[in-house]
Amino acid sequence: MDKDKQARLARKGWKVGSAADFLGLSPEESAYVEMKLALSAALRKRRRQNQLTQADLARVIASSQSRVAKMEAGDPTVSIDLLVKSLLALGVSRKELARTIS
Amino acid sequence: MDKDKQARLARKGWKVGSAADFLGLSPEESAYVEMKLALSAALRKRRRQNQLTQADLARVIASSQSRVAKMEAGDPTVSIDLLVKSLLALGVSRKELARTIS
DNA sequence: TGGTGACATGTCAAATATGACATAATACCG
DNA sequence: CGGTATTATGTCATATTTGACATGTCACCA
Repeated sequence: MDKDKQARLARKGWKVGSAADFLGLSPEESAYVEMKLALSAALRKRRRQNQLTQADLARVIASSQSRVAKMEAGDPTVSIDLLVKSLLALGVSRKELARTIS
Repeated sequence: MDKDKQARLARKGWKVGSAADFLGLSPEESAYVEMKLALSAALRKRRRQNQLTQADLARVIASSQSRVAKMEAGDPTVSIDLLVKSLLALGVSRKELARTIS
């Protein structure tokens, strides 16, 4: 599978429409990708609101600056679990999380 | 860390209150656990509504009956990613997912 | 120009999640 | 009671995710 490459290209590429509904993604695949992108965006927004650098956040969640960068970039190798844990660590509530997702 | 064991015990144990706020869980840890449990419950509910056995669902998502059972049991080794993918495969929308989480 | 801080990107060993399998339980029905 | 269907639980080899590290890019400023 070169879905990762696809995703990476797509992020770099012109971003034709708005979201990730490029080559042959089933509805649920694309819903999944969109959710992850929404979480990524929320993470960046929240981190900035909290006046933290990526390195700062990395310390808080016991991770690394590079992984935080990848989270915010929507890198295919980051799990929803990690995104959710990070958002919760930033003080986001379940309700806010839910709003982010939908 | 024996958090897994803790979680497993807790699921078996008397379930004192209602959710997973037993031994020394930080607010965000417990929010995370509660989210996973909510997704687990939603999965079981949806699967039954769709008249599928665990083996049926396993086929749909290209997994195994045992993993489906673990998903529904809130097993610590199952990721939110897998739960979300499974729910989406069952036809749950992002909005419904969001409602489940909050 | 160089220096510094913040972020991006690639790689890799270690950690964790996964599907598959075996094997219990449990329930229902003849 | 046996037989069948469904779900539960444990184990394990493989696959994916992870933190860490190196290194690059970019902006700002002295």
